[in-house]
Amino acid sequence: MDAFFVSVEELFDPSLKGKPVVVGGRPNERGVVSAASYAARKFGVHSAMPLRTAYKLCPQAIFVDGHRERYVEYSHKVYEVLQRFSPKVDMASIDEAYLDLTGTERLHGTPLQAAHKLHQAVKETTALNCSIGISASRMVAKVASDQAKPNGILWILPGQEASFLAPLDVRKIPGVGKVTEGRLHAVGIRKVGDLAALDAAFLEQHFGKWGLALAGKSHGMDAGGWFDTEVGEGGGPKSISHEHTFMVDTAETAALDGILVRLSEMVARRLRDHDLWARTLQIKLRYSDFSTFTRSRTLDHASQVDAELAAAARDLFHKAWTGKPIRLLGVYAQSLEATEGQTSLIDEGRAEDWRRTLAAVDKIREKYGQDGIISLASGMKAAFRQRVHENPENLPGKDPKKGKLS
DNA sequence: TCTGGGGTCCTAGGACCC
DNA sequence: TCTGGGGTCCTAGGACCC
Repeated sequence: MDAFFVSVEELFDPSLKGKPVVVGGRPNERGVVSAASYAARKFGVHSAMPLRTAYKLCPQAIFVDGHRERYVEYSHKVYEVLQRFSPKVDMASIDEAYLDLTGTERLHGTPLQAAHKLHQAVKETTALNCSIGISASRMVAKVASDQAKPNGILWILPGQEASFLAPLDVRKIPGVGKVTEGRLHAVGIRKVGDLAALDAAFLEQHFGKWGLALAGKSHGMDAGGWFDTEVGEGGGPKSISHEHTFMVDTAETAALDGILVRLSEMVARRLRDHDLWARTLQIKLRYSDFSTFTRSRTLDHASQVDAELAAAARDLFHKAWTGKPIRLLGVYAQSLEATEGQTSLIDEGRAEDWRRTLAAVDKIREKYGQDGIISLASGMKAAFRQRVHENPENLPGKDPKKGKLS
């Protein structure tokens, strides 16, 4: 999708059209640009740039907050259109997808004809522009769609991959970022063609396994990594995480603990939504000087329970924290499993209690939003009251109106 | 310039096992 | 006395993507 977040915002506020627009937050906030309109890009503003920098470059830009729900909604709309063109669809991100058109010629014609139809269908159902790259390899299709922006279609014929890539900067290869680009420049490699001219063995010597993959990529092959998978092969999530950057760095234990609990609750909630259990819990902390540390622990059983994740998160944090002000905290669930795994018989009853209580908590959160429940403690009480309200039998031997909660 | 939040994949050392 | 080889799991860090 072209300038996806900005384009969606323009649908909700047409007065933004044609103007320099920055999505991501207020210009004085801690944060970065999520997306910039083409008018804003003319001033040098681009995504991932600090908002304060964007403001200095383009003070007349209109700064708007991001609305994730809107982007997800439109992403789904696009996905539905794509499914009409092929059963093999990969949403690679919220605004990027791969289609395998193999065997759809009788239905949609040549790849170019299919792309035109697809482009039109996306425009008709979403009123949004997209760009399309067509190729025999996923990686080249991606680069081609990049080169086709804005609002274009580019077909790289089989056999033309290397000559298409050759004049491009190495940075255009997906997976080559700032660091790799610097290392390549250091040995005189600037264009993809420079890479392609080198011996694969030389690249392997300098850059290891990654160098070998680079050699393949420079010739247009899906060499190694994610691009080497079939379209539509991806499974569920491999990790679920939430992190928070404080408006002002803080060393207040209560504030830090509060955020850790909140982040753990959000992670646990999403684990339950996906029916997943986490075997490993990780935290991240970042200090004022941006130094960043992670600490992780494998749990004795996989969990999706708020309190278990929060307890591990707080323990890891307090063992690692130097006491200096904190800029960012994060909680990450990893090694996700589809079942709870081993729990002791003694814990079984307790686990069942947790399951039922958390299901009730989730219901309340669905109704009143995440803020309907401020903390785990109040959440427990609310869930308990809900259960008593639904069926007074749940409060053994007590008058539901007077019953004390423990 | 002063650096978000959600992800994936890779590397590398050490523990541990056979 | 001076010590293998293969494998997996755990932990920490980092590059990269949108």
